[in-house]
Amino acid sequence: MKENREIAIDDYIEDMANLFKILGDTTRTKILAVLEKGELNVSSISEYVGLNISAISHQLRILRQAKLIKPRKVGKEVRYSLDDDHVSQIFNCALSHVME
Amino acid sequence: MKENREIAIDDYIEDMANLFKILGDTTRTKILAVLEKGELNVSSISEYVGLNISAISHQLRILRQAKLIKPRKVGKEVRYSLDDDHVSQIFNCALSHVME
DNA sequence: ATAACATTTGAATAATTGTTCAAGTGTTCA
DNA sequence: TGAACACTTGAACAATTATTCAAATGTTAT
Repeated sequence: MKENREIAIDDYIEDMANLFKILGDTTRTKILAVLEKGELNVSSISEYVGLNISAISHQLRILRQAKLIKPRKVGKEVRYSLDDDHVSQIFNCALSHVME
Repeated sequence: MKENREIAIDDYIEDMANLFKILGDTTRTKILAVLEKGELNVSSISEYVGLNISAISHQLRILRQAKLIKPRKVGKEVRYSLDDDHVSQIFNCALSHVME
């Protein structure tokens, strides 16, 4: 059992590092944190995070490509939400370490 | 309860992003993955990861400062091991997302 | 059609960072 | 004392990347 998990880690190290690289930016982390509370359009995210819409949009693309968030078009808005619950789980694990 | 967790996230976003930033490098991820199997000295880590000792040492310092690994002097060697089990937990969470 | 709004995109700049090389500690053993 | 070994450190270089600004796309309403 333990062996299997270790083999899996070896096979996916690169992918994991890429995931962490994406999470390892304050702007993106803030975006994910605010999306944990619910779906939001781009301007709202921009206000919450305190960065102009262009910068936010660039980061949203990265998060989208990593399948961490998903867009939903509503009129001329685009509303984003978390793509799955792995983000919340990872955040919790990280919190345990950071808060200690 | 949920509220408390969200407040905590907001307070620690910067720290979390910093933690992820550290995990978000292939070399460092490889080091942590190999240390999951047990304590190792610097040259062994260097061999496993396939990078020269100097580069490894630089990265070990970063991991040390983040309290992710701890050193133990044995003669003229320095052996490193994981500092706590949060790393394993975070790896597992990340694996779930990456393997899906 | 045109104007106004919401978001995306591309290019450019500035800053951060991983790796290498060379030199520097510190420890063991002859 | 001195050579050999294990590791650390600092400077330098190359590469990646976050942000800004300006222009472009697409949608709604007049």
